[in-house]
Amino acid sequence: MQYWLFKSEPSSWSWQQQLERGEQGEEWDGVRNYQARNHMRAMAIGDRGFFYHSQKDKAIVGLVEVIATAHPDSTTEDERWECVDIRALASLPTPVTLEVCKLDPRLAGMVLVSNPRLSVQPVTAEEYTVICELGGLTSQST
DNA sequence: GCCAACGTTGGC
DNA sequence: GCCAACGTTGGC
Repeated sequence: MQYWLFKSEPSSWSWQQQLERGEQGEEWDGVRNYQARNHMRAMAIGDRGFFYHSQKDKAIVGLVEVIATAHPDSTTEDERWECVDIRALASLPTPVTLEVCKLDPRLAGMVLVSNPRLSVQPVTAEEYTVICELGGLTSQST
């Protein structure tokens, strides 16, 4: 099992919208960056990820699960771009802000901190555990 | 709203 | 294949 982070502007696709999609989830389409696409190609069904709101919130707000491996992005004819499907698993009772990630020495090495522009990022198992703890997720919900 | 950082494009 | 120019992103 690998862990990831999906970054989105709430104005284009918000956690609320993701929650409303429920079990059927949603394509993580629109990615036009090779690094981000390569991360999606590396994903397996059942991988967990965080949902991050950029701009106003600047916080990790939800937990998601990969439910479909990389397939062509339906929003473009360009064969280079692929995406996975994800579904919402749980909201974080306490959103973990970018500021908190920067300040916590266990999270200071996150890609979110070193390269905030990358839209799909890998998260280490340790970072995953720390964020779940800070976010107030119980072990049964993760 | 600004600007730094980064990725992509295109001319050479 | 290099690199300057440009566009976009996202934190501040």
